[in-house]
Amino acid sequence: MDKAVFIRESIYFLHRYMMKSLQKQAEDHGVTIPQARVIGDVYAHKIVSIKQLSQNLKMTQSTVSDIVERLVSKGFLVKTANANDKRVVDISLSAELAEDINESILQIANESLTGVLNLLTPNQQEKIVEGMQLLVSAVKEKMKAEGMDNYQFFDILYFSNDQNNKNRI
Amino acid sequence: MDKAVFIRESIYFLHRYMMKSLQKQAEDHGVTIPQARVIGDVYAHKIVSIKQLSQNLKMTQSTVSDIVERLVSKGFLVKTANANDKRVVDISLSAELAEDINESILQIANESLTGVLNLLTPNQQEKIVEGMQLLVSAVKEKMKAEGMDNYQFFDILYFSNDQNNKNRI
DNA sequence: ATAATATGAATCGCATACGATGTATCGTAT
DNA sequence: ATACGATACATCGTATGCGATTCATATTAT
Repeated sequence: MDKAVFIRESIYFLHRYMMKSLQKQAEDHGVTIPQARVIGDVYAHKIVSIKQLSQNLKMTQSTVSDIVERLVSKGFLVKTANANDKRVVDISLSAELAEDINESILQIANESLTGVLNLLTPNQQEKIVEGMQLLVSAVKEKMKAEGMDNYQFFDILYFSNDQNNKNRI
Repeated sequence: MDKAVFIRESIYFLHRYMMKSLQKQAEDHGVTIPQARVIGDVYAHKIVSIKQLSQNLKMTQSTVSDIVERLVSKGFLVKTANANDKRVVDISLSAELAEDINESILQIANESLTGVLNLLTPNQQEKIVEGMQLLVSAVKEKMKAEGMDNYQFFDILYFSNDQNNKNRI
């Protein structure tokens, strides 16, 4: 079978598995995966802007805006106008959520894949990581060659320069 | 960095790259990637039902139904009632599309990733494939363990038993 | 033969996801 | 001081993607 086909289908498959499996866990908390990711990032930074969230989570500003809006209406997040720059909206956890912020809600995103990796030997895990690194590097190279404008897009996987980012989902 | 985190983010990244990059190519033909996938499968089978498409492309029946509907309204596909079973809808290429069905529209999905792989040595490509196989196998095992009901879901990457499936996008 | 059940598809509601556009605000150049 | 461009965000339109429900048609059981 063609390698490209296999790889493409694999990525499709893995992505779908992640979304599906993680969602099943997340819905116990009444949130979706993207919502959990946003909450995790807000939790890690205490206060963030839409712009920052967009960069941290590698989603467009409009998508983040939508998700935040739903989380606000659910009472999980709070929006306040930024004093220094009225264009900016400060996003933080709501009082209730901040109180009993559940560690589980923050780790939803990793549990499932960790379980998968536990089925494999460290050696096999290493192979997967290596292959993944090769592919990601090649894709980045291709993107650069094609002049894919979104430079922020490149930052993914590097967790940027932000040290507070460790708790990010 | 945690392996699980790296892998999860990588899959996210790769999936996004595929969708974004492929879409750029596809929109020259006035279709999206999922639409191209549907057209490819219809092209390969000449006549298919929603159910079959759903199984071949690993999307839910409702999603396929929506996409087919858009392609019909664009004049790319045609729906006809099945004679043997009135519940079934036969889907085929429209006359115009069938005439000048562009090979390019069928290969949209692979071009991009092929370009990426060309940046790598055969040896590196093999590593990626191996790692991917390991991960996919592990995920399938996990799914089985968790009793993820969708058995059809498992078939992905196997291209089923259908020999006509070779041209599938 | 009729009732109960199963199946194929359409539809609805919701949640991403993105580009394009509009609006308010900020900085800066003139 | 004003005008212009840049920035941050919201909003709209469109396209997935999925589960739940509905509807018509088949199939099966009684």
